[in-house]
Amino acid sequence: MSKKVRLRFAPSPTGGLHLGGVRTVLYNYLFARQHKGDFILRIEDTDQSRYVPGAEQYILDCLAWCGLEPDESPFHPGPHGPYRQSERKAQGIYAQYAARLVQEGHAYYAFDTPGELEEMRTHYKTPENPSPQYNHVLRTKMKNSLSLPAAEVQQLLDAGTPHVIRIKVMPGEDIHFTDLIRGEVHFATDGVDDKVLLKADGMPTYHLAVVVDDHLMEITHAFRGEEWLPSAPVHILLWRHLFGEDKMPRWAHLPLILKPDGNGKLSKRDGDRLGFPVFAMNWTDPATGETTKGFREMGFLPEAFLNMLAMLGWNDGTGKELFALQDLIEKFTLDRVHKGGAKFDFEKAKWFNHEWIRQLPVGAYQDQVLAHFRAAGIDPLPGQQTPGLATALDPVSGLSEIAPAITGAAAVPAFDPIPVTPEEEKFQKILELVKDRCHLLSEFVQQASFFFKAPDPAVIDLSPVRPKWNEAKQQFFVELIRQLQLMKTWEAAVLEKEFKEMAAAASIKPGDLLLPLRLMLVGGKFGPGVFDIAALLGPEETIRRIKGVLTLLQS
RNA sequence: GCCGCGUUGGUCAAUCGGUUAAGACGCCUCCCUUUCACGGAGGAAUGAGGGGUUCGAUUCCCCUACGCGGUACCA
Repeated sequence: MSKKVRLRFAPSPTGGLHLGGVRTVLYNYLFARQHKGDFILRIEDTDQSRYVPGAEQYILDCLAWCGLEPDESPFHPGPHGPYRQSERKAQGIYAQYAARLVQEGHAYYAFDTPGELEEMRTHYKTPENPSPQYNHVLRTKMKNSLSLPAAEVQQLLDAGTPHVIRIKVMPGEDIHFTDLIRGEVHFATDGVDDKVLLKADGMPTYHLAVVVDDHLMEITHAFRGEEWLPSAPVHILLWRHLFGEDKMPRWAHLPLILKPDGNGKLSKRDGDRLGFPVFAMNWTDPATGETTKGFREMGFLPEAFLNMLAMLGWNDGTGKELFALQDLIEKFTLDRVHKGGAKFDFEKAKWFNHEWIRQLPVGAYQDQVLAHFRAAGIDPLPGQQTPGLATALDPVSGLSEIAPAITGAAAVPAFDPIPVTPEEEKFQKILELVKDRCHLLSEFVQQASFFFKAPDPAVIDLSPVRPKWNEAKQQFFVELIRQLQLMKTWEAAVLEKEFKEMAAAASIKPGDLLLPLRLMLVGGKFGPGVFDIAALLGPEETIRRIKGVLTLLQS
């Protein structure tokens, strides 16, 4: 019987959550769920100088929005706590392992000050070797327990001299491991430097902490970004010395997400520069007060965001692109993860969102759309605090019920929102009517605001109809108003029939009248079918809008 | 510089030695729609270069080029 699968996402709380980070979470999560394992969130806050207040909660919020909730985290502790490395450090967890490594000759004390290290780097820097490493050759020239006499070392220690503990890497060895994505990867220890394990302030570095914590938390699989690959040999050595290489989790180094233009990994700056989000949700830097826009606030559905991220580096081999989280949990395999980095394409991201907007029932996202309307100063549901349909969709259970619509899976009971007020019902009908032309939730505002706020006749561009306007058309609309006032049933089909019959009677091509009507009701050349619009607008408002523009055209 | 990892159309990518080298996004044309979309039908566009191995390489190996990552008491 093999051990229970356990994975962890270990971010440092230093700022907004990058979409690459979310993808790492996603792959962690998918693998954990697929194997009925655990997904853990561990906060790597060992660098107090980079600690940003609020970042931790923000990460949690992002995961909650995405529906990738950890089984164990600082906020929902399990049996392997604490889940913050600063707290683990306070318990003395790391120091003991560092001390053991020193005792057993796998690590040593180093007393070099930051200044001395700087001096060493500039001193040994050459054109051929621009960044000298603190390694097996240079350590003999530095101030450490390997180069100094034992008595002096003891003296320094007794005096409380600030020092770090560094791993002692022995040259001449080949270190290798099997990466779940890349296969065999080799490193010569000659090129591996003596990384600091325990800092002068007693905090572990990532290298020590990741190994100790992965062991203590019984992590079986460790997925992380490709930027970690070069430090893998240090981690392997640590595992070997501390807990045994055979106990080491299986590693998978994920490809990077690259900027759309040029090369290099995608950064927040690229998003600012090119006009798209990079963080999952809005992030406000507490130091500068500057807010960086997130995918959520930009109008993305979490389902689409995740779907898009999943496909950035993975596919199931069939050409299928639309996946709900539940599908991904079932289909995801590491051997189908790409090795090369992928350039982020915002257009494709919007396409995913568009697909999800179209396939999901509007009840699934009407709250978010409502928020966009209100942010734009339009309130489709005045006085309504919380929409009755507020349905917190759980992407696993909730979404799986919707999934068939979009993924073509076998039919299961569909998500069935029940409107509680007539206003809400109307709101939903409107969203339903325009969803096909929205790539972002925020676009519902542009596409449907005219339903809630009549266009000002004075600012409508009438140039498309004005040149061809004549008395016959004028009369048609006067008559149309009269007929509309007599309508018994106010439905799109009925309205259209009436309209066309009147046009025929007046010997005017319906096409010549449709655009004017559209301009009257919508205020622009866009939107769903005019009669659908009129139907939802209702008789009074429809007539009012026609009249408003008609007087203008007459003049 | 050194170490590591990569490299199929503009982008995401399939192919696990033999294909007319899929599909998607985007772009272009046409149809549908007397709006804008959706939808439908087409189109342009790809194996970095050089050596091998093989009857046969996009696929396997080597070299080169290029890109990226790392080279911190940051993660």
